[in-house]
Amino acid sequence: MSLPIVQPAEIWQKSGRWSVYGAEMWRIRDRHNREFCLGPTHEEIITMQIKQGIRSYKQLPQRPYQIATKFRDERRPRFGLMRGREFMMKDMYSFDRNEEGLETSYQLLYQAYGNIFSRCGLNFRPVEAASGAIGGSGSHEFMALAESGEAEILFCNQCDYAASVEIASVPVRAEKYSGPLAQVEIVATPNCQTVEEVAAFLGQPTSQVVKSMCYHLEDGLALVLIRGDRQINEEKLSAVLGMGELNFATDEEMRAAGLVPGYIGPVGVKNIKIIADNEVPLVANQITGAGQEGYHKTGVNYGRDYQADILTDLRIVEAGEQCPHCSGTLQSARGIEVGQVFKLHTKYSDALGCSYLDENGKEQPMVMGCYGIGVGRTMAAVIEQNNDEYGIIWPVAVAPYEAVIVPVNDKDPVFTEKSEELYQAMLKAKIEVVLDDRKERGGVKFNDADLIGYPFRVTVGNKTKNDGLVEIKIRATGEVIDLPIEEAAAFLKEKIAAAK
RNA sequence: CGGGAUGUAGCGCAGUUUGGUAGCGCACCUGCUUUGGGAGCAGGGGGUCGCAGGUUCGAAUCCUGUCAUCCCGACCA
Repeated sequence: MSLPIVQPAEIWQKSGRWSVYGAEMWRIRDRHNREFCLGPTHEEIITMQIKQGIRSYKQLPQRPYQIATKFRDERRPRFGLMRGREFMMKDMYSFDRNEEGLETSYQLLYQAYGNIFSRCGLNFRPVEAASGAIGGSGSHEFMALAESGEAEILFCNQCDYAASVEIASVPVRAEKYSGPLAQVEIVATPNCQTVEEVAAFLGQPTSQVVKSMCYHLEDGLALVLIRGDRQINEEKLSAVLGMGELNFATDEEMRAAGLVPGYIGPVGVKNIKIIADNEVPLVANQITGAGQEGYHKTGVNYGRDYQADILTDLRIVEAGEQCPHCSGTLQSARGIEVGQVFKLHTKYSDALGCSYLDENGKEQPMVMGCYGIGVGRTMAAVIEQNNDEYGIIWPVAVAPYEAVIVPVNDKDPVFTEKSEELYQAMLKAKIEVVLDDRKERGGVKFNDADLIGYPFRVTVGNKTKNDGLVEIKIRATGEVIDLPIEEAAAFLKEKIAAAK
């Protein structure tokens, strides 16, 4: 299919994403001042499309796909093809009758994606992932392992647990404190604003401090609490808050709400939603901001002195922690996210009224999934993992051309003629081949062939003229094979098929 | 959004500290030679220094503003 890039605001408002998607969505207006966006993804549009065309359970499942340009006003585009504001994506959507159908589609696509990335020659790993702005529940990302990757993944050294750091979660393991509870005291902490400074000043570990961070909500502020030695996982927090994009409250906003920046604490705050990480109640005799310039409170205890409105998992899990599934230890690696699969369930079909009639003539919402591959980014990842000092080493399956013919020069007409003959023979054999007939010296062409990374190079030169031989060089291994020119096409055809 | 850097010939850069109207490599043009791993020699063309304003006898160079690009960070109150 080819779905529209320019999409009306209306369907995004219906799905609720017009507000959730935030600044990343490229919004435009037409001459009548009506709102549109440049599609960052296509769930809404495809759902409307299917809604109009599919009525019966007999027509399900449907799994349409397209390869198209997406637009996202990225907060920081970088590294060329890795993260651009405009990029090519292969996106597929599945529409099934029920959850079992979705499960089947999801497994099929999960398998297919693994096959695709394997054929691309990638060293990758599927990991449990957050579904972010796409929504739904249940998602996996396919991570090409690379130091330059922007994403961090955690995986167990014993079992097969692997997850994006955005979603990785481990059970709360801290012991419940059963000693005496201290009384709240207000202590002067001059010039101590950061957790490290306060902890050092009071001679306590940072895990005794409870950090309070103030975020901006659509209406008002939220105070987010976490143990001093932990870090907030904004992906988890934004899911809890239902906000696509998180922003800290400004100093002015905090002051207006009666908070003192740098010395915020949860005790005694009013009209502000308090959201605490699961570990917070387990810290006995906490150190928190005192709500006044230059002071902190000690001996603060959860439950007695304050209470959170929401208690949930908010923290980033770090390498070295225990695996949530076994007794193994989590290790971390960096990866390039080349693909992701999501179970959307009925999020969009409910919102947009995409339903079908079942065997009993009863209306049912379609159960959806969606599946994306970053095409340009995948190519970038392939190159990242397949190169040497001379250039790219394309895996055959994704090489722009499978082979190049290099006539060593164009002075002797024999080279040109033989090259053209071979070129025709290879085309006939359905080999994707380039004839490098530029007026360049052999050395230039050889170096360019290495740089561009054709898997196979065929040289037509003196050996061809004198003995009827061509030289085939395999880019990946450097192996060189001489054989009669008549046999070259068949030989390569076989090699290419084997490599695919 | 915060921080840092850069904008000079088609491309990559030097020159800016100590103002005196621009230089190198590659590419390009001409000729001769060379031709299986980025050719050699000789000759030649091309820029007003991101943009705007200011200081000065004189600005790529100093000052102010502005635009663009790239890099780093994005939290912990």
